[in-house]
Amino acid sequence: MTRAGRTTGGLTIGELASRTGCTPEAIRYYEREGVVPRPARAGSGRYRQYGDADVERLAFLRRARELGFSLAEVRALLQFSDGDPGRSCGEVDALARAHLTQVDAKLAQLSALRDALAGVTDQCRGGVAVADCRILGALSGGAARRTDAADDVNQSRQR
Amino acid sequence: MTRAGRTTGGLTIGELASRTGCTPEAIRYYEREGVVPRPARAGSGRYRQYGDADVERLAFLRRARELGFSLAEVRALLQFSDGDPGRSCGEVDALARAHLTQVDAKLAQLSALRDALAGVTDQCRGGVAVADCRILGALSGGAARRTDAADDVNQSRQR
DNA sequence: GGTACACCTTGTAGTCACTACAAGGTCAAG
DNA sequence: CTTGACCTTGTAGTGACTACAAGGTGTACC
Repeated sequence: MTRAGRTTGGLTIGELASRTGCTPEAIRYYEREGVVPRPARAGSGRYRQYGDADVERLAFLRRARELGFSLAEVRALLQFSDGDPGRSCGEVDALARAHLTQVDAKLAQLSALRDALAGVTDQCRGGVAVADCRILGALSGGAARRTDAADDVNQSRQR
Repeated sequence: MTRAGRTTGGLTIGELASRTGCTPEAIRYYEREGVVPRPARAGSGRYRQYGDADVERLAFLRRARELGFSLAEVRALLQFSDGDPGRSCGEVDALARAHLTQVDAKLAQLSALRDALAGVTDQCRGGVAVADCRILGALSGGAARRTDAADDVNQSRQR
């Protein structure tokens, strides 16, 4: 058998990772955070052992994260689907709709930002001395309004 | 005299904060990071004492941050305008253009995200049982493609 | 002059969703 | 039995702050 058979039929964390597009570190992090359950450990050794349910749960988690849900929101979503399957999905709907509203707001801010930046770079033709640079000028002297709306759009440049 | 006169003509950190839309903690953080200079301390006491140049610098910083520049980029921008005012603004222009490219990419990703989310919430009419919820279903079974492009858009929900 | 109180000081820890690394253990193959 | 890929736990770092603790300072009012 190749790789996948190593631990009596289960997947190792690395195999799960490559099937779901996560890193093993991220999966262990999700486990610490209680978003995915602690798996059984393989027979003789101490390796984590995963099955198809874990692949599905992690794929769900990744997809929800790609849609911009926070880990806390994903946890909530997963609790809904873990719980009584007869319950109404109204809360799920509310969560998704609230999230859509946020995304729409952020989209508007980001597009305003784009226009401001484009306007600013258009003014600079590159050979000018710094003292006369329009970018620096636009940033220095622009309308100083500080809206709450402008608050949330910046944070998008990690990693 | 009211508040602003407390320290022989200068502003306290709190006054600077309210004039620029920052918190005093954030200003002290910028100082630690070397993005704004260490100010003089007021006469008898140890309070930080700010002037108009500080208000301007901080306003510049806030505006650049609102346009999505990282603190490191703002530092670079400020170094350009601190330095020889006869230098060409080509580097400033390059920085702003690179940033505009990033913003455009992010805008495209976010708008794709919006459409996906809207499609997903449209399918849920709210009264359905969780077992049949389309949102959960869409998240569980959707196309499992994992693009690098989808990677960067999530990070936008701190604070 | 005393005291109340708002604001300041430094320092440390927490946030979010990870990533990176160190030091060592385990597994299968050759 | 060795090689080497992968696993284990634990800790620290990222960015741009925020939150809090414990104490100091400045001013206004009585």
